[in-house]
Amino acid sequence: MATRQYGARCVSQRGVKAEAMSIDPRSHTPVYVQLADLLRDQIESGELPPGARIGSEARLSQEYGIGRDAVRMAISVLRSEGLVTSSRGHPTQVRPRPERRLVEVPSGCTISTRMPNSNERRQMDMDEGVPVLEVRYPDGKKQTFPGDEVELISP
Amino acid sequence: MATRQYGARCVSQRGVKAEAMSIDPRSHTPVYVQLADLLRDQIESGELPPGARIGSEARLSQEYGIGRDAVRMAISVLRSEGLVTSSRGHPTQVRPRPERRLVEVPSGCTISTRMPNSNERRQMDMDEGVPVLEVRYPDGKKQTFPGDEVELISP
DNA sequence: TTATATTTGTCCGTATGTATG
DNA sequence: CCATACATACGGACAAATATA
Repeated sequence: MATRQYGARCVSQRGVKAEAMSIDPRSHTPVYVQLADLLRDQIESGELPPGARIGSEARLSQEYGIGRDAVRMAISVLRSEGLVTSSRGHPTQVRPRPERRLVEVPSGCTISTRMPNSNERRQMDMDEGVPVLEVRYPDGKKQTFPGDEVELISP
Repeated sequence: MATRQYGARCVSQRGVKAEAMSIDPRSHTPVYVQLADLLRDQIESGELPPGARIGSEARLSQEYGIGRDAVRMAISVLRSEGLVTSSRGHPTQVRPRPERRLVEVPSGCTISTRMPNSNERRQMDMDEGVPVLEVRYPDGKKQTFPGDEVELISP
């Protein structure tokens, strides 16, 4: 009798906006991942432009018929991808992307990327969800750049 | 009288493992950040090697005398940094890092990094918290590489 | 193979702090 | 001062997926 145990909940969703229906609690994909995917699409398509508010947690929770935990985790995912910023007292907003400046790398460098830890983020004044570019020069020295402010160009 | 308002709680921590004492609920640093920092240190030092289980949420909650919420948030931070993997039914483990292969980029390319969306992650079979490297060639074509598998080298 | 235990996912409730309007 | 909104933090409960005996 494990089947259709969410049936009643689905029926109770009448009155919820059409877009809310695209979240399926029976899916194998966690609800919070589904909401993150939805919001990410709206951000990347420009439907939610930089600076726009994505809606309060309570509103999203009600609109999509999911719990507060799921909404918070979805927002946490988007923050960890650098797509939104949220802080105490502020509505969660689509993060404006800074212009990238060009940095020329010399010959024979290796270039890699990774996520910074919280110390590095503080030191470089970076938002959550922004990777770093790491350039290792032929002499062994390393240099680290914020990934949303820098674009490298090969010689 | 805001001082020592958690005094009683400290006394009540007798019986908790010594390492647990390194989490201070009175600190301005959130508890979940402190736990994330602790676990990150253990991962980066090799004390928790790739593939190792970091301990269940319930266990960490009990061991450090903090709530499950804080534990989950700490794990979420580490996941977004590409340090651990977790999913339903599986114990949370330290993410194994694959060997990086060298890819030579031609002259005049621009190289940038960003977080992939979930579609890209699925297509490239990438874990959460792993950025991508994006190479734009002089002819305008783009190529995207998983950031933990590829290291670029300038010509 | 089946059954049980473990672990993470999700929901809910409550409370306090911080920041904005 | 008050209302709103998010951040942090605790607690309980159950579901779903996997691990293990």
